Amino acid sequence: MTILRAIIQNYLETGEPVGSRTISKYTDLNLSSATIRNEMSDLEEMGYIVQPHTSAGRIPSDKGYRLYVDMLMQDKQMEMDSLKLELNAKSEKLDSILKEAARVVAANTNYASMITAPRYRKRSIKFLQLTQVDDASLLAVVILEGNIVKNNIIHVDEVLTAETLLKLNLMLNTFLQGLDIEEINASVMQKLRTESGAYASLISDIIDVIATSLEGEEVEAYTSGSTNIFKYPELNDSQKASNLLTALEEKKQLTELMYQEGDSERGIQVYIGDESPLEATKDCSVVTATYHIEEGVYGKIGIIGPRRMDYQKVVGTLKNLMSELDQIFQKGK
Amino acid sequence: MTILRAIIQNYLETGEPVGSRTISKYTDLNLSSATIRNEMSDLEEMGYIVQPHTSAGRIPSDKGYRLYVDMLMQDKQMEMDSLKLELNAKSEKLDSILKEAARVVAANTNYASMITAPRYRKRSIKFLQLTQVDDASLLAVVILEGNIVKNNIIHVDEVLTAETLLKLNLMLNTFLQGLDIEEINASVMQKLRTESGAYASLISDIIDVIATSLEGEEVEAYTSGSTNIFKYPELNDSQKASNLLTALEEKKQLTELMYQEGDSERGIQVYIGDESPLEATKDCSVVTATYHIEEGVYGKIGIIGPRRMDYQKVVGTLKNLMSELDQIFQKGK
DNA sequence: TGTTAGCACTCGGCCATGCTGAGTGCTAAT
DNA sequence: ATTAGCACTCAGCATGGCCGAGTGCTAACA
Repeated sequence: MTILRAIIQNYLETGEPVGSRTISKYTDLNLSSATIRNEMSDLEEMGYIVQPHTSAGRIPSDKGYRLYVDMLMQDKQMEMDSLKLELNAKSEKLDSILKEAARVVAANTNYASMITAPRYRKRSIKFLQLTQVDDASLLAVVILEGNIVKNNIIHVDEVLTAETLLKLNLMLNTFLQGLDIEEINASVMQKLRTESGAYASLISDIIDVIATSLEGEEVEAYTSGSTNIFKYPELNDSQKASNLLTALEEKKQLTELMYQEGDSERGIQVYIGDESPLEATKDCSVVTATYHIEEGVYGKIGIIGPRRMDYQKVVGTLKNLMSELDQIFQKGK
Repeated sequence: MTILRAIIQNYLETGEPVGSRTISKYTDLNLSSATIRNEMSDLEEMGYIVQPHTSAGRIPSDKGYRLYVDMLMQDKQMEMDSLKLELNAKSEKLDSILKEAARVVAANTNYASMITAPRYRKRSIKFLQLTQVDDASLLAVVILEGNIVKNNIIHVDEVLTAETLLKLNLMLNTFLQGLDIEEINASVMQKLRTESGAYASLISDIIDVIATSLEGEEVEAYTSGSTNIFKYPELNDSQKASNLLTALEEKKQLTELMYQEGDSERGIQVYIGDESPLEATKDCSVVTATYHIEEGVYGKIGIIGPRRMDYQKVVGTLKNLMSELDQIFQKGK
């Protein structure tokens, strides 16, 4: 078993098929290449390693990698080299934190990274305000739990008096505060409308705009370091690179992968090669992790790299980042 | 001269060096390949075309392209196939308009595109508002000319009364409305501070946050279709592709290119190969255009593709988009 | 029974070689 | 001024031979 480990580790470093002689010299256990060959033969039969062609060294199969990362995962402790997010402490704009996180991870690992913003739908409205900007436009600001700010300009036909505005604001807040977007259903709307009297249609407009602005963009996601994939010859084939980069640009598929069933847990998920349901990442490994902003509100971060990824480092980095992020968001509350 | 045109046009289509026989058959003017050869020889001497190696066809040199696009540009009229931005008319968030514009252009031309948001520094403040969100945080909303909304959470130690808030808001608006970020100098600050009395330090904080939030991110930029470059074999070399994509990801350099001296005009700028000061685009052509939001406030959009770009189409598309954008922003006023 | 040495075998990668076809330049004829 | 013809060049491709890394197997050994 230590031989499998040795093979994998060597392959991770070099990226080239590893032969029996290399192992026999490289490791401490004094075994001749012939012995190694026998062992390798066994390992191949068990499906942990593969020969790209007769008379080349062996490379780990997906199954081999899987065994390896499983072993890694239950290792007592990973060294965590600290990484500090360099953020201007004062302003806490969610998107810049996320962008920075993606950037740091990509720079640290030399792989591509992608981070998704938490879903909005589950967040309750904390505060809501309309302001008259000029004759034709209202500004609607919505603050969600977690201090996420969304804003929108709404065009109106008539100028509202300060008094009306005050009344509308009060009403909107009374009715909507504490609700999340899914809870604003027909009955709430109905109440609001009857309550608002003459301004019913305006209210409808407003709710509409708010709803689309919250719901609209699906999950936002940021990528970084996507050009890192050129550093790995096995992905440097233009066909593969193109597919991968397209996936990273589109983001949609990857987002879906991350929000797969059953992993809303804190756990770190590893998809090796074909284990991923995504066509584009068949030649890659994807490692995803979850960060939490509060109960039920979480986002994902993923690292995409070659199969022969430095899993140890990646998992370490992610764990690290998770605690870093959790801390930031804790403070923000 | 019509021969040069023929050569270039053929090369634009095929991407392969074009030989004398091809031209002789392809065009209407009935000339044998030998004649073409003589002409080509002349053209080469004049520096408009180049042989990649002895006994291959000719390809246009940068100088040749330059001549070609110059001819194009003074052509009476380009056919503009209309392209409609699909935008939800109600919400007019600048960034989604820009993203959509980049997307449409990339999809229409099959090249990579990048669009920059207009610079903020020149925009004057239209409206400004502080709101208490919870015990520890204030929300600062700034609306700039052109209905660009920026917001920031500011942490405070004490809870402000509604009255104080009202006073602060009034004061901030009186002093800052109509100014752009560069006009908020020491003397204005000084006045504000003395005026505000006990809240001087809070005011400083607020101005600080506003300033950094406006100034902070430099110029925002969005890219789209960067993976289109894989469609052109001459850029499909991993070295070049990597450089280009990195440039597109970083955006910074490209932004600088776009904001080069002397082209704040409406004009469309074309950089062919080495004409560009950017190392990364030495193998490409870059076409940039300017859109206007109002006097002195403008952004740029650029298309990056291979030297053998369909200049006609690109320029047409850009012109089209420009008028489209101008219209949208006109309406928004 | 596990380990080792030795040997024949396999096969990708590399290099030299040769061929082909597209394309040129030049010259002589129209 | 245009054209036909011809010799020449050269990238691209296929072929074939060689090398070396690596394997599998067998026989010897502890």
